[in-house]
Amino acid sequence: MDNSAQIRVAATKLFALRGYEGVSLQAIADVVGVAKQTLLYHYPSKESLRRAVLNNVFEHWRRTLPAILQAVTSGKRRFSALTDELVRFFSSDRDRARLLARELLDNPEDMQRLIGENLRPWLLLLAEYIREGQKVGSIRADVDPESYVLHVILLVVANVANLSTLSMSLDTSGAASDAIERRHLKELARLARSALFVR
Amino acid sequence: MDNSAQIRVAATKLFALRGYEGVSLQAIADVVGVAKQTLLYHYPSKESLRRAVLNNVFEHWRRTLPAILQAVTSGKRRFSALTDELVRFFSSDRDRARLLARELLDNPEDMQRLIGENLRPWLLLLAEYIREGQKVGSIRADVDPESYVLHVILLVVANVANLSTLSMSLDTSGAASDAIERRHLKELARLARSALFVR
DNA sequence: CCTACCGATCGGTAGG
DNA sequence: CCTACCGATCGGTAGG
Repeated sequence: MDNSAQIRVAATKLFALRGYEGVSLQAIADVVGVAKQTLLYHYPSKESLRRAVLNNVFEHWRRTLPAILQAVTSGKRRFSALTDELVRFFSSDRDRARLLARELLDNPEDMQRLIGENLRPWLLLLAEYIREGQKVGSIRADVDPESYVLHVILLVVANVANLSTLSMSLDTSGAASDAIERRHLKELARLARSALFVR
Repeated sequence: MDNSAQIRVAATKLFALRGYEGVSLQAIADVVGVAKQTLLYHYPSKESLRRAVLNNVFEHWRRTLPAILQAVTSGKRRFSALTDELVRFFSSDRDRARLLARELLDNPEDMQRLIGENLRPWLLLLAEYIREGQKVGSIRADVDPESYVLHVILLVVANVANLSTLSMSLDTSGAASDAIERRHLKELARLARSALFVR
């Protein structure tokens, strides 16, 4: 991995942890072990580094999208697998979810464009599948297809981004934190599933 | 309203919009129309201002909590009103939701404590009501009570915090943005309700 | 990729 | 001795 990629990876982690404004170029350079000016050689400004980080996250998304779509449209589990696949994608690297949750708040204009380009076509396609399910009676008639899909995605992003904080608040006994996290994500999947299908 | 309160109100708005690290004391002082040093007279440090802002949000929460609990535990609509009340509380001042969404990411330790003190007792109480509903058969047996309540709260906070960004991504026709927002919040309420009750 | 810097602004404190 | 501020400036660090 060359320095350019190392810088991007370090920036992703730090931006996800402390936010764009909370991270100095010097802090990123220190982690990588280069001078701050080396960083500015690869990325001419802090803002260009932000965009590289964000583009990289959506690039992962585009590469993973086909697998997620396939899980939803083929086989017998169909839509039940949607939430599982989303949870898998974001859980495999929680910084992705944290970064997106932050950028939604910090950078709504850029995110609106990126959502429009990377999420919207897929969201409309899933909504169409839901409408078909409603016609044949397998999916509840009162579901708002586009809105439902958006809620499930936001719920997954928000939960994964804040999973350790939330699971602490859930703990009643002294259960292992990853067991509580699994329990919470399981209820997420149940919630999404049972709000969609006719019993 | 004295200067101390004006500063807190301005800081709340700016922290919600751009985040703690993204707002300088000078920027807050400029909005209020005082010198930065006046701000530091009322709040000895930026960190103390953050805590005052956060405490104020949770103070509102504590004052509103009884009304929300009453909506849930009395009358015939019972739990259906929970989401409505939560949406009402956060929608009445979106900066509240934005601030909480940010602090969950920026300041997880403080938020864990504040959730533990202000949310947890209430969450356990609601979970108990859900368990009673499960006994009498009105609420689905597979609901995880504590986890469910946490999901609903997080879903409301995340949606209200990002409502304008999300509604833009939902828009298919040229519908008015507040109509799209209402539609999206209506589906949120339906999702929460239909995942809880036996049909 | 680094050394040597800049205009400006950061959070916080001085005396009055 | 107090509350409620001010203009000026502190030592450091920001992005570039």
